[in-house]
Amino acid sequence: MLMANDLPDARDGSATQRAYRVLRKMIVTGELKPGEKLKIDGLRGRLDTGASPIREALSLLTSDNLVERIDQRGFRTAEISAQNFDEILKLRCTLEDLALRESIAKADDAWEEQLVLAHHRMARAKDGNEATFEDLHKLFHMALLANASSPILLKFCSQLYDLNIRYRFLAGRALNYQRRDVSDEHGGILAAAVARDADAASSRLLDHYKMTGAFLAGLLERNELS
Amino acid sequence: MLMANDLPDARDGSATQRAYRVLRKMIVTGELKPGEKLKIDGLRGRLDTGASPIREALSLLTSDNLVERIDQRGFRTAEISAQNFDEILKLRCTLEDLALRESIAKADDAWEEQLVLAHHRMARAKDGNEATFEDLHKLFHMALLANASSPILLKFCSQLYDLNIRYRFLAGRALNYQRRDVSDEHGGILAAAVARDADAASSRLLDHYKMTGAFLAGLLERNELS
DNA sequence: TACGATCAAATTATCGATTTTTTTTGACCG
DNA sequence: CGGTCAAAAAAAATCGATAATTTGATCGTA
Repeated sequence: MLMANDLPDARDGSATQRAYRVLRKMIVTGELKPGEKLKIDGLRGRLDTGASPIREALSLLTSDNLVERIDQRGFRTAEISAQNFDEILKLRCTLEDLALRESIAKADDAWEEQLVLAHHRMARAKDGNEATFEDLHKLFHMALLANASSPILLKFCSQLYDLNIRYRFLAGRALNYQRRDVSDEHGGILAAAVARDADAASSRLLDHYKMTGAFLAGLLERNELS
Repeated sequence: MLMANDLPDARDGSATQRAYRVLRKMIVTGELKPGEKLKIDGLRGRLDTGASPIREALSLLTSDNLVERIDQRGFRTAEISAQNFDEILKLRCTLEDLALRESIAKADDAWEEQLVLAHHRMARAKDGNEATFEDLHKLFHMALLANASSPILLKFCSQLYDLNIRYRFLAGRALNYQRRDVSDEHGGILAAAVARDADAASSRLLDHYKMTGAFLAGLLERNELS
């Protein structure tokens, strides 16, 4: 069963959904800086909605650990720190290893096809639209894990992905993501997964994370983040 | 540093906080049944607040996986199933093992004292107030893990604890929790933790979970849940 | 100068009313 | 009968206004 690569449009869904998507992107991409106070009134202007949808969107973002809620004192974006990054990296390695192995253990044709497709879409988008590449990149990584019949685990992985990618955006130009041939790494992971080789897939995936992680951790230690 | 065992009072905090605590307890204890529709208006009467705090509380509960939000169609409590329970149990074993080992690895006097204290409070409450025992029980289990300097991991564990305990409440009288001497098991875990024996502590903790888990899983398979 | 109290401005939290969306009902037609 | 459609009812989402709370500035006092 082929599915549309449904990246939601900016006007889909309720006002809350829209606010949620926009705010999340703004936080993940660093448009809203770590620790920044999120004043409802200010955001109302930028997002062109009332206070209620914004409040609700911020509540939802709280659960993603992207926003912190301080009772009676409003909302602010989550702080960043070297420890926090380290924690995210470690947890990701543990949980994605778990999920990937289960996913491969239950491998079937449908999953494999979805995976190949996700990879193709990501590869194709690489040269083109910079913004959607990141979305497709996430879809590829989640497609790897998708066959693990463990919704809670997948949700955790998805959250950790977003928390991690935020650091990559914050590193911005400092992180020469293109220098390393990430494309090859993705290809290697895909190949191992399709070959049902859980050990190879897992070690390649984890190396993929640790490589970027080590670089980012270095930046963080030296406080070179914007 | 001794801390008060601060179980929040029913009138502490904002209306949202109150609604959040009350609703969570109602869901965890099964007063609100799995899959039940949560109509804002209906809850307004029961909780004696406006719609806004309730909406916001429900949004927060969504992130705890206790409430499901369906866009434009309101909220309902999370469904239960044998798979879901199985998933929770497995994830709990993995994550608490991780957290407990890190907690013990970094063991210090302050942590040890907090732990002993949490155990004592739980043990003392056992005969008395049934309602607060569960709260203290959770505090003890979280105290075991608390020394792992990994807030995200601890948050995951806390969430999974609540999801799990919900099943125990739903099993209600069917689960003869008192039959097994849980008190001994807690004592054993505490002793191993205080002795800094990570292997023993972890295996005792996981057995503690698996024991209850196996029984509950049996009930679920046979659909004997209320 | 440092400290604490007090008041005004800013901001958040909450409420009640309105708008939008979904669900239900019941009449009508094949 | 069974299914479709439209109107009515119910419920959710959103808005604008009000109440409660925090923050920041000012002033008097030791």
